Amino acid sequence: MRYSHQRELILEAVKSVKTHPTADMVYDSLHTENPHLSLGTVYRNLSLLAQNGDITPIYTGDNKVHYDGDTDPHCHFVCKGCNKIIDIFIKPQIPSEILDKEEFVVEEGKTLLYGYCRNCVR
Amino acid sequence: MRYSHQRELILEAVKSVKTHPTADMVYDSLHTENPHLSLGTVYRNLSLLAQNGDITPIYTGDNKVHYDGDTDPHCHFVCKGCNKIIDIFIKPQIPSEILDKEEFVVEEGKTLLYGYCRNCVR
DNA sequence: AACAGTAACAGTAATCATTACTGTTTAGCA
DNA sequence: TGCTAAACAGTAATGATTACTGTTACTGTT
Repeated sequence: MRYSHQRELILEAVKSVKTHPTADMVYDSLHTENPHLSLGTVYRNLSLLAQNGDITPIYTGDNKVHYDGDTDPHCHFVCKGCNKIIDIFIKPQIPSEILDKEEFVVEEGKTLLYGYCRNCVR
Repeated sequence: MRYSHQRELILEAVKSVKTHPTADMVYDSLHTENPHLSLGTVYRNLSLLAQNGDITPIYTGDNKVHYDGDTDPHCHFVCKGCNKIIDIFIKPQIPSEILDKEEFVVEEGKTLLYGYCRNCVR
């Protein structure tokens, strides 16, 4: 992959926050300082970076792809109240039963926990 | 929720298969026999049924919502080759560390395993 | 059994995230 | 310094999902 300043910016934007931003959150965060950055470029590069293993996509069901700059395997907690995604630094469990069988080659596991954060339970 | 024939059909369509269909797969499967069934009705009812706990949505990252008629908590294996979703009848692990803390109320856990099925590894 | 009220419907238009296209710029190598 | 393909900006198109509108049909009440 050839170097590009835009990709650098986008990678840094994802890595520097703990908010698991979507494409347009990244775009918004960069656009004021970089008025010529295009939304299409953000989408393309997030997708490339994810493919390359530099960031991790998260699919929570809100119909938007979120990205995590921390690629170390861990779980995520999704608050049904405020929709925040919070890192839970525990490795997703890949059941040994499935690893023992020869039916599948498992490359990664993603675990999402849904519920309410302290601010949203009442 | 008031009774409706269409909802009955849609629920049955999801429950009777192991394929984890999307809205338009459900629509296709019902449309020939029920020419007046509308795609909007399928979307609305899948969403209502999921809200009601009668079916479970699955977000794999393919930009379509899949539904599982089996609401007993279990993991899913997603083949990156053929995109099939396969049931793994093991309860998703909710790390006890997070349950012990008082920061979150966890209601459910979803675990997706990504890899290749026997037909797709070579 | 007809009536009223409202949930659900069919059909279609609108929305919104994402992807594709087009002409231009630029990294990186000869 | 010039060449070539990758990457870009800007914009149009796509595709899944949701919203809207006028109509139909459950269900409780006379």
